[in-house]
Amino acid sequence: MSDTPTLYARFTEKLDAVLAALEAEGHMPPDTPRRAVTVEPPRDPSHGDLATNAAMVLAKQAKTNPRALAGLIVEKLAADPDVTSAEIAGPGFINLRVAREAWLAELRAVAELGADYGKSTMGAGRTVNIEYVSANPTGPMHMGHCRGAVVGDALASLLEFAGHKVIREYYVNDAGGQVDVLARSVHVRYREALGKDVGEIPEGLYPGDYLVPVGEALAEEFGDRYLAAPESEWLVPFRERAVAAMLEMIRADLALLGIHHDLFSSEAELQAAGKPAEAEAWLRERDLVYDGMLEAPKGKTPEDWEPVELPLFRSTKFGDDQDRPIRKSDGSWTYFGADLAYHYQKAQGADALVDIWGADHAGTVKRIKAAVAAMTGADGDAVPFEVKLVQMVQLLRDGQPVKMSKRSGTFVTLADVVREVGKDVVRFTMLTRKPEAQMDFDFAKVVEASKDNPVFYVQYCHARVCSTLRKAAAEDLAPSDGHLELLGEEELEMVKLAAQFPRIVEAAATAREPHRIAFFLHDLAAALHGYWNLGNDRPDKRFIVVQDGNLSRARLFLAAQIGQLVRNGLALLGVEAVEEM
RNA sequence: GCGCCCGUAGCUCAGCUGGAUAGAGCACGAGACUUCUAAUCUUGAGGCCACAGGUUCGAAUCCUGUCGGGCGCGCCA
Repeated sequence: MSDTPTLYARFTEKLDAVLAALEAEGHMPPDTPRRAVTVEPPRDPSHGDLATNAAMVLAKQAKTNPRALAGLIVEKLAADPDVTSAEIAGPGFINLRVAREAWLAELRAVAELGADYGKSTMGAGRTVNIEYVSANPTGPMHMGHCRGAVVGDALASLLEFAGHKVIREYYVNDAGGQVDVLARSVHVRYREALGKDVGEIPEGLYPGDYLVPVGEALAEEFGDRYLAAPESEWLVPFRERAVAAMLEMIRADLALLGIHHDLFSSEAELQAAGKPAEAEAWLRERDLVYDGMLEAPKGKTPEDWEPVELPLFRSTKFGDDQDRPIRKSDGSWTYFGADLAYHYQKAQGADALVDIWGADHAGTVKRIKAAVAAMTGADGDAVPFEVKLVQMVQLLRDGQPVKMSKRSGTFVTLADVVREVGKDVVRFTMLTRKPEAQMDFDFAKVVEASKDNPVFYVQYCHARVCSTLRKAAAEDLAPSDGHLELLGEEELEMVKLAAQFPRIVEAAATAREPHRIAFFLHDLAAALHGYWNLGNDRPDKRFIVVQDGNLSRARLFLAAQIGQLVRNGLALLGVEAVEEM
């Protein structure tokens, strides 16, 4: 992004230039691939500020040994004014120490770039479509949807920050049997609204109270017109209105979490437009769909199993375990048959696709990946497509599991949880674990205001910076980069950590792992709190040292930039950076 | 039976797509508080990275198998 490349990017360029020079001098063959070359902070800070594995990775291609190659690289790097020392260590690591001035310049870059510090051009403006949530429009959002929603949303922000154009998409499953069930459930509420005694909600229908107002609205709209009418007359209009009402509710629930999709794509519209049929024809032409028998499921063969001939997609050709039906025996589309066409549609509007799914759908990943490979791979390169699975969240209250049962309607809604613990807590907590690991969500722990709670810890860091700046302002001290040379080693350590933000962003975006931002923020907060605590015993290490204005202003400048960084990181996670707590 | 995910300190988890002596918090042990910035701080101990092989300069990380936990497996969505 920047006209001001950040420190890590700059050193990567320097190293690249050195390697190019070595190629030109004949030490390495031309166009030696350098993909595996990294520039990163060494694990042990005593080794230096930056380390590169270049010599070890490239030694084989240079037909020499790592240490010899390292010698050549070091010779050139040592000439750089930003490098104060370059040493070969161990099997061929190159450890660099970076000039103080270069770190201080990085601190100025944070100030200069502000909210843009950490942005990357990595995505090169490529469009990524990220589909997340896509909960069935049959009721309010519950906690089962929450993690995917937050992870997907944070990932979308992250990819945007990393230079992609992002489409946030929600696939509305408004065409299957479940929405018919919804329509029937709503019909019961409709009769109820007209004063009929409906008794218990029949087994198999949705019992939730949230359908009561929908029934009332229908009664208002249609009067008693459909009271005794056959289902065929009211099913379609009831379904339409019920789905619309559910979507409105879902949007409101998502808004509570600060989530707003760019696009809601309707499965029913997709089908009405004939997209699945087009896909089928296209696939049949290439013999990727054929009429065949489905094998009985392995393991537990059901008694009522009857082999039928169905149109099957050859997903086995692309790594699936079984060919998959795209239509049911009554001719209507299976979920997969429509989903296949849907993904093709998404692929036409994007350079890459990402789906965020709950782990309970893991079993269908192979078939949809097969479908995308088949449909986008035919004419050139397949569109890159990843399915990220988020694992289950177990809700706990004081260590005891919270029971949820769909049948009895006692599920914990997302709205309830957000109301109880707040948006920021929900979002941050969902991002403090890698998505593919199961997690617990304990109501007692997530609202705790102590340093054991990462949400609090990070937000408090920002609040602390703000309160320090407020206090300084009261004493007529404003942050200034006029005398940054007064900053000591402890302060410089914080700068070094802060300078990693841009590369953390890129790594997190590449890996599609927004939780890395959360962990980085926790580390950064720990550094600031640690420095703060230093001031307890050593008043000369406080941000505000009354006797020394220049030093205070330099430290305040540092504090302000740490605050800026926390804001940038929290913005990616969709968590508010509060100014006081 | 099959597929996917997970297995790292007593507990909850990181580990930067293969790097150097595997980290943090909690809990545990020992110290510190006449508020100056204690919504605590310093410090110590704690590990066969589930297990067994393999790949290579080098593995917690990649591959194979075993064990353990979770999720799923019909034309459902």
